[in-house]
Amino acid sequence: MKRELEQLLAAALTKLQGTVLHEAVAPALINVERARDAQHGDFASNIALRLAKPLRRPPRELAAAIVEALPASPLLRRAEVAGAGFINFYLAADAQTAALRAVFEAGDAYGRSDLGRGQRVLLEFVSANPTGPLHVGHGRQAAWGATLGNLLAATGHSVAREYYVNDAGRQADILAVSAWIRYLQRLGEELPFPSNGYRGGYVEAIGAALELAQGTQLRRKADAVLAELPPDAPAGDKDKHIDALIARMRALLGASGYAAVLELSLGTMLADIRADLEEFGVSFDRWYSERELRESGAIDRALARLTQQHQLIRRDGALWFRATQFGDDEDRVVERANGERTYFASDIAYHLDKRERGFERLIDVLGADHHGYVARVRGGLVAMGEPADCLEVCFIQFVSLYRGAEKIPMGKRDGQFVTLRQLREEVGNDACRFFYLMRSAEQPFDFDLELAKSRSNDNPVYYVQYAHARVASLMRQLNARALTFDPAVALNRLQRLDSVQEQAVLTALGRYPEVIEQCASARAPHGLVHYLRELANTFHSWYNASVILVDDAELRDARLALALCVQQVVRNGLTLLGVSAPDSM
RNA sequence: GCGCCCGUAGCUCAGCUGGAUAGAGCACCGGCCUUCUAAGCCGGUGGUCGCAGGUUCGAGUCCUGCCGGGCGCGCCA
Repeated sequence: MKRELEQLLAAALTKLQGTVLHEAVAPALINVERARDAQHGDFASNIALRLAKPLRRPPRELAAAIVEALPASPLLRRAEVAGAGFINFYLAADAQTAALRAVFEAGDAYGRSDLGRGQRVLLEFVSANPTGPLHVGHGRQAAWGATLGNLLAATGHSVAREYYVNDAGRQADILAVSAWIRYLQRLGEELPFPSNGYRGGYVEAIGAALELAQGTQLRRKADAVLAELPPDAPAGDKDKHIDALIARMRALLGASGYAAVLELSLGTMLADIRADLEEFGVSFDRWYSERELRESGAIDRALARLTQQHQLIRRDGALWFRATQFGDDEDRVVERANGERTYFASDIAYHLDKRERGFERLIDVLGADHHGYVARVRGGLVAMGEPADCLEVCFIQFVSLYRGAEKIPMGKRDGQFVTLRQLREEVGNDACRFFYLMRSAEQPFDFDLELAKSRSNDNPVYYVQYAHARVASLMRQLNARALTFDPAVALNRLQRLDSVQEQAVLTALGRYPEVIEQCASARAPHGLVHYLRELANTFHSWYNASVILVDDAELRDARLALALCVQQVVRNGLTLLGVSAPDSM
């Protein structure tokens, strides 16, 4: 509807060209918006206000000329000048009910568009290190990324969802050594746990699995493990200590023994993460292994490309990317003095690889603590000849858990954090996903467990789902009363929908495609949650104000058609959010 | 110290990329179930949009400077 009105407006402006207007108006200026206040009609445009200055004409006078020039349209009841120079549009009754026809026609596809024109988007999200289970912060990123992916797909983008697995490098080694120490402790070796190791209970579980798989084959004497290691914190340096411990483990177990521990540790964690996300309704097209990236030579190729562009320099024995040339605060190391590549080196190689696979737009969904990272990755892409604006980063602020007013402490190092799985088990997937998406991503989120669990009217999840269930219940009542409903017949009786509540529902239904486009392009899934609450609100108000299953068959048909459309749109919206739409509650 | 994000009703937050009289939920007060699910509806109380300037027909929204809160500034990942 919005589009159609913008076209009418454009036609009027073209008609005025040569008389009132000297030249064509830029299409970007031609804008029609939903009126915020019903007194201002259904849609409004501020075009005359925007043109007044360059044309040096009073806005109201321009607005009047534009209204005069508007072509006749069956959509439009009238258009009028208002306020400082706004043009208000009042839709014809047929245009209002057009939304219902569209919903019946499109069904599950109502709200979809080709806005994205098939643009290839690579959406990377979660990408948590497989060194522990997902926590509640990852859960927010998972819910947010999954819904953004749904929104982009619904608006005609070709979306690939990817999880980047950091299965190479030091963090993986630390996981392996942590598991091995737990394994040795199980077997009765007396040795301290490194202060920089992973302490969570899941590491002990891996230790136990290691014993099950390998028996005592990987057992080594505590003395041999600890001999001449640099001291751990607090007396010594915890980083030096654990690096030496990893080296010792490699020496004692040999390459194959070490690999066995590493594989089992990473495999266990990755399987846990995948299952967790799968149960949460979040799936990926590809799990991209950092190790495979390294072995494929992609990093060599990326570094070669940077060398070619003269963007790498050797300094203090290390190899640096000249990130400051591209707006970063400091230059960044890509290869350490000991010859090892940094995480950053594989990350720019990964992003280059995304581009080489043909993705026009790269969207990274990251935790807010990664914001310092953008400049160097974008810099890397630009240095390799890629356009700066192909990379888009969405930051998701942190999650705090509350039980009522009480904040739940979350320390990561001591393993005392609440996992996504625990959260899901406590409040359920539906409440989880809905709550995660209620707030904008830029807002730190306080997740109240009590509220999410409550089966009371305080809980906003039920409010939306209830609208869906109520319509299902109406249809059950219809059957129980041996009445019938035929959409083809009903669609000819829509003129009976004339109450203010019914008009409000019609308006809300017509808005849905605009909301989807807006939420997708603004990367703002929370807008969909807010819309669904509004739609549910207009429905519940109407439901309370009028009886739907009336004796008058024409009126009943019209009202049922409206109710079914609400149900369809609620279902479509909840599906994008990954929340179920129950038929009874 | 530098960089990113945030500051809107008692609380938690929206505010359609600069539009008309700033909205919702919770909380509080008062109403609505002999008919389709009361997990619902209707009405009311509640605001110096952190502060001070600036940009313009128009600023919660844009620019500058302060104040307050969160996060980040490794040859870690």
